[in-house]
Amino acid sequence: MGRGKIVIRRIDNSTSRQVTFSKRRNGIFKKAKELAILCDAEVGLMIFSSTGRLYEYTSTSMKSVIDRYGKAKEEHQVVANPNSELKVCSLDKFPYIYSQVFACLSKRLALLKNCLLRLYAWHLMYIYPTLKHNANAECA
Amino acid sequence: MGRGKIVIRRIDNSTSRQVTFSKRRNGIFKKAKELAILCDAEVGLMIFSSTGRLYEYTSTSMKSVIDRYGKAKEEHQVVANPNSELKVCSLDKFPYIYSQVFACLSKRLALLKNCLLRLYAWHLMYIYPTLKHNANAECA
DNA sequence: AGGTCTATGTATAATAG
DNA sequence: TCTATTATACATAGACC
Repeated sequence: MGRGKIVIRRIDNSTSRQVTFSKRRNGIFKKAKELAILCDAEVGLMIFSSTGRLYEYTSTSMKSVIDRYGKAKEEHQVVANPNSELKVCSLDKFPYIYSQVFACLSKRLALLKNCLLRLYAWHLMYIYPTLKHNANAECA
Repeated sequence: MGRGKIVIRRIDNSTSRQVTFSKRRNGIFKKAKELAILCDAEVGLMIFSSTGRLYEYTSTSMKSVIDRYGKAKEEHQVVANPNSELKVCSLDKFPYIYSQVFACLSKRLALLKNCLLRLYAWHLMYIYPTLKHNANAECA
């Protein structure tokens, strides 16, 4: 779509690669906007240039898009069961489910903390008074 | 770009909205691929149709793109300090930094667990034998 | 709901400033 | 580098299967 036909392969010349990047980036952002409006779609687009700079477009918010993406993916994946024994190995593959696993870990952490505190309190109340020697537990 | 010019507003007729969605979705995916190849860019594109279905394209992997997005954003944001006192309030705004907070929580959980186990072991070894009455701690 | 056709609108490669 | 121009290639609206 221009004066000459081009083949789709990496543009070697960095200057024209940069120029083409600017033009096509604008083009694809426009297309993304149009798609979102015309078709009532939620769109999230992230682009990293070859120089590493981030360009983004989203019809709503990237948080919303990424969260929704994670949710949509979970439906097709076996997700770490929040009630199972800390099975978080699938995280490597699906970082977008962090939100759920975070909630799970957070809960477990709270439970463990609570448990530890109760044990410690109980210890202070019932055990410590009966002890004459120092407990060298490092936990505070 | 077709037989007639159109204005960019939501297409009311759901059938033609669906048809336009299919066509333009293919179009934007093609553009995204071309951009990635021509300009050596990393691209991630997520689209949810008005019926809620997910369509995605990425030149690498969505995990990579989302992680990189999170990292790029963090540079411009104050992130929960992993060493601070469980300060995860910023998560609501930036879900893409879950990976870091997860690592942090994971570490804390492991520490707490270890602490709890040591305390429990110490308890079993030094305290339990000296107790004649039952400890009604609910933790296992 | 997907594929084909084709006239026409758009995007953009090449070029110049 | 950035901006403007323009000839061309491409995308797609509308139509019909």
